[in-house]
Amino acid sequence: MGTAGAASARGDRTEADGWLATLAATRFAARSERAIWLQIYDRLKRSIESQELASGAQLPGEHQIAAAFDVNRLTLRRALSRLQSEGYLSARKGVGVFVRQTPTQYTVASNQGFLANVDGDLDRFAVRTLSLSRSPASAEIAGVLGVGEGDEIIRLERVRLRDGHPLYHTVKCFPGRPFPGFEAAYAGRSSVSDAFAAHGVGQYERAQTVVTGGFARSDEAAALGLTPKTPVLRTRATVVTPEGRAIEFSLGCWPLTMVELVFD
Amino acid sequence: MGTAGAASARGDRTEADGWLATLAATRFAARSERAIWLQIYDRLKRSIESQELASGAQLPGEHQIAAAFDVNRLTLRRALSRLQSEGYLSARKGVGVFVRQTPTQYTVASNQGFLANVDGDLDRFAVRTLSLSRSPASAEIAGVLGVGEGDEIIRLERVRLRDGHPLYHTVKCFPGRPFPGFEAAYAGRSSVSDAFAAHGVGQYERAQTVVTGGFARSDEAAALGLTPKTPVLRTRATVVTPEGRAIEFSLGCWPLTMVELVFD
DNA sequence: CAGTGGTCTAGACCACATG
DNA sequence: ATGTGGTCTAGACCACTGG
Repeated sequence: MGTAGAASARGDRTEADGWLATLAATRFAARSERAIWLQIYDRLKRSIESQELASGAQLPGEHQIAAAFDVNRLTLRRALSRLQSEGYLSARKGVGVFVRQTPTQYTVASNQGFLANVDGDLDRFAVRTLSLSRSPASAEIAGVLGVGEGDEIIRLERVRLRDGHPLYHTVKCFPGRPFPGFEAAYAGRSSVSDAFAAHGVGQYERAQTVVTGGFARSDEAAALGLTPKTPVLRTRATVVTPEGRAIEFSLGCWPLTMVELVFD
Repeated sequence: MGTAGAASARGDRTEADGWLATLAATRFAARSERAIWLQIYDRLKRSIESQELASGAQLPGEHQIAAAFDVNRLTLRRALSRLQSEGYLSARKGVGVFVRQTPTQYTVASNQGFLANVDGDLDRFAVRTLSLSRSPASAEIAGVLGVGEGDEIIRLERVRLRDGHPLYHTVKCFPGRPFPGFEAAYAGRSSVSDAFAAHGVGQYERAQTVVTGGFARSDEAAALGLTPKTPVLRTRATVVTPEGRAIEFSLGCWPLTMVELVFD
């Protein structure tokens, strides 16, 4: 049934079950200072941070964990819920609960692209292009990019990965007219810089960056492997040429506790 | 008992009870697409945003609201919980649930102080000094301010208010040596600028600002009138003189959905 | 003291994803 | 068909706050 041995079909699960037995070995004090669900939260969090639970590993089922801790499932779920909102765990309905990447804080710079100062670790970062298409500009986008409403814009949606794990989600919009060969130039290395360079734009910088907080929409959550409605940090930036012409409008979405944004 | 009339002792409550009756008038579909707690969340949120529930108003008790909606209290609490994490509501144990200020987004600038560009609305903003004292510098603070570990620093804790409601919480540290008369100069208008000016420091600017996400500690929550553990946005900044001397290290804490930080 | 929000239990049914 | 996470109920006791 729900015993540790029965789950040995999955590699991760065998390990996780042993882990669970250890973690739940010491019971909770009946009338403790700290709420039970917070004590469970503490133990799980420590397990994740110490890599006892590896990135990507699946946890045993909620019923099983709750039974192991000898608490109600709702009590356990409070602990899981908080770990999700902090970006440690991610739950998929009908599938299971999984450990996200190690939430080491990652510092980005503001002026040039967010990856301008990673100092040789560039090969740890990859990008996955989710969509690239052209469509008419909405009023808001048109205003920011300085084009007419309804003019053609290029919309690029990507996920940036670090060590293979989603780091942040971004939607970029470019004016269509100045970049007729954007798609072809971008395709080679999935590089916006390349697409700019192919059209003679070699210099550019962030004109303004706005940081806000919010909660992940379902599409963002899916792209980042997050539970929907998880708190996130949003960036909104415009990129301009030295002459002051806007060539990019960028919307970023970062798991809340995953990043430090540095502005000099 | 729990009827609307019985609560008429409080001005807010009478109004809120009438509101509750109206809000709960239409029942929920049994097998709806959207979860019941999310439907309750929607209605409450709309009530707050439309000012039907004024800032500072106390909601009826959770038992009463749950009864009015004809749902279990736990279901209602899921709705309240989300509204708390979004900064709309604030709960105090043993007291009640209260409506926070209108969560209009507030834009701040980065370079000079956060209030440099409020454009004549300055009288809407006030500051409450929570503590002002001198103590030895920790290693971290000493490093940032360029003083020796254990050297005396000035620690200033404040809450910035907008229209009388807490907007953000800040802890500022200054080197003690260069500002012997800080307290006296600050006292007049609760102004750091005054304290600087009294010591001949007229020009200064933010050297670096770091933005991170996190969850409100209990002291921050208390200062901001937030529920503890609510997601927040944190700023960490250093202020330097034109000669590059660090004269301030500042830690800010903002309700997540309450602010836009603009960096030019 | 009475009322508040915070926690916890022992069930139950559901939608979903997978084999 | 099975197991998963998501939702919901009807209770209960607690700690805290205020009059």
